[in-house]
Amino acid sequence: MVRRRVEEAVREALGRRWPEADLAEVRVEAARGEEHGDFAVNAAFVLAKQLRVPPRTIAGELAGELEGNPLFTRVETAGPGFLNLTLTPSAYHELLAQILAEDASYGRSCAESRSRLQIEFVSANPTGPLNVVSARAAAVGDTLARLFEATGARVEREFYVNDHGSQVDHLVDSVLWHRKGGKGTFPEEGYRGAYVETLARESERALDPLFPIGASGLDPENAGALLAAVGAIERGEIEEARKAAAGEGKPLPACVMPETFRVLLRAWLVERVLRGQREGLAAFSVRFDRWYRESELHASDAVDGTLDILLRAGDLYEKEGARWFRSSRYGDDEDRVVVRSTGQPTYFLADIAYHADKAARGYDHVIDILGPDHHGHVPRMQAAVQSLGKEKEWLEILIVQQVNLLRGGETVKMSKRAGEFVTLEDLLEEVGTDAARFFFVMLRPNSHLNFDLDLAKSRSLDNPVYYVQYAHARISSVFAHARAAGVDPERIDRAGFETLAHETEIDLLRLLDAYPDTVAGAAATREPHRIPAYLRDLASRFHAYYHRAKIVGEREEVTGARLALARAVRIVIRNGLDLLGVSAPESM
RNA sequence: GCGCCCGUAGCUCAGUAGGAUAGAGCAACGGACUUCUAAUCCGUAGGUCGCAGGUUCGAAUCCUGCCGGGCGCGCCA
Repeated sequence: MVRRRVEEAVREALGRRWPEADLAEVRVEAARGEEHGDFAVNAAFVLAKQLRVPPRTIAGELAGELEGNPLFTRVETAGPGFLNLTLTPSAYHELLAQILAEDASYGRSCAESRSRLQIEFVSANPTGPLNVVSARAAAVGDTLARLFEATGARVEREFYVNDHGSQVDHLVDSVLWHRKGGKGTFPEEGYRGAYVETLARESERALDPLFPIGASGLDPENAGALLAAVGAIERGEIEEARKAAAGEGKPLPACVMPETFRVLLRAWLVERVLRGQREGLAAFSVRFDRWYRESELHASDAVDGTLDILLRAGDLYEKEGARWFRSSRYGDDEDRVVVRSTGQPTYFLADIAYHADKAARGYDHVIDILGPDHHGHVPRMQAAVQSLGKEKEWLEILIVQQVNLLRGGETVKMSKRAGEFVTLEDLLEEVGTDAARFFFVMLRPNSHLNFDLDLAKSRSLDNPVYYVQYAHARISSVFAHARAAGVDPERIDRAGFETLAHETEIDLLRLLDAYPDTVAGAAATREPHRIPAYLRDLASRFHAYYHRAKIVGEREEVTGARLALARAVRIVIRNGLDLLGVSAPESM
């Protein structure tokens, strides 16, 4: 990397001239305009404070130190104390060779190779298809995970399944209502939407032949053995289901009590809905290392164990028949109930137990990505991890803001209450994975996203996804043209690189040089949108270059050098798109 | 009422973890196809960075207060 070489040269010069100075804040950054050279150095301002010397004086002396260095063709001070450095083109020619050699690993680093981190995202309730906010969280979370991997971290992706709480019961009530012919009043907190009725019909086909309902039959206390069968039923393995349900050679019960059936239906629904979510996410190129179920926590003694931890920390007390977590001690507005007066643990307690489990697994850092409606949970969760004995910073919570879908310039009306919403599957069908992922990551996660469906699916110059992909396809096409002309586009002739001297060529190389910093910065600031922004910029500069310069058909060494430059651009576009989970097509 | 997020060109958004003259795309206007993909490029025009203070060599960026928009404030999840 050119910038790093410059930074080393600057630090070396500073250390020689002012050995006592603290250089931690010294930065070498890409210069803004042409007239400022390639890189700007802020050292004079940093040292001015420490040494109590005017910045211009320091800048002048530093310039003197650097002047003999063959890396620079121009060293000059400017403004209140900036130092502007212009690089010799051959530094960029070396960069070009480096990019071609590193290929798919260009932009990756091992800066975070010692850290093991976990990122939890989506974590939607298993009560229906994923909506567009979940889709955005999926795209952002997965891209962040890829960014962390690119900086060398070991990353685990996890989806927390709230399969235990009341929300699933509301879905069960809603499905039962449809199974009974949709008569009577609809469950008060029930789930609406066409998919609920579809689930009801499916459940009839899957469960009813195996588990006829009778007034007297297998009671819920003995339903446990049957639960094992539910997963098999959901996978369509009926014979497996029969074996599992019967258990150890026993015959299937002739019928099950309605309460038992409800338990089975509930388990089946969770499996069925989860399968839908998993398939949707897989189609979206998002895969999780683990699907962690809340019910696992309840099945073990993890939840009670967590109460003990809170108790020992002195953060648990009783009031009005309930047990409370003293989250206010750690900055939350008020304390929170963890065990209801009914004796039932709250969702929050299970969530604490879940994070206690994460802590026990030894991650250096964990990240939760939450939707906009959950930002109120941040203080209480950070209180919880502190009570568990972790630093507040150990848990980082990112909020992904809402998504406003636009079609024909109008907001697409959605109503969660009425079950009318655009699902991840709908979105993929309409605009495809590439456009959806690119658009979701294009904006800062923190800002509301206006997702223009018409633009996302348009195969036009306005569509940023196509714009970037087109640059990749165009280079591939140039390569095909080169081969047809008898030129090997993969051949590297470093001597020919010297012909890359035009400003547009150095500009492109400068931008390619910034790619590793862009990746590292996007990861460090949790701002994945910097990658699409960078790619649009790179594609734009390549398109301009393409129009200006002929690649194939020039003198052999010129064509060779330009092909090498184009190949480096293609490598970076491909690597960048890969971070976004977007394909890099050879032709369009 | 309290808390979180957002206010930058007509629209959608950047602004590289305080830096130099605030940038793109779209929309508008004017140009470029005997040429490796015109799904592209070149140019013109467009701003009181919501408002007011403060911090310092320097603020769109940090702090405080206000204004405007979104969301949240259950012994639901």
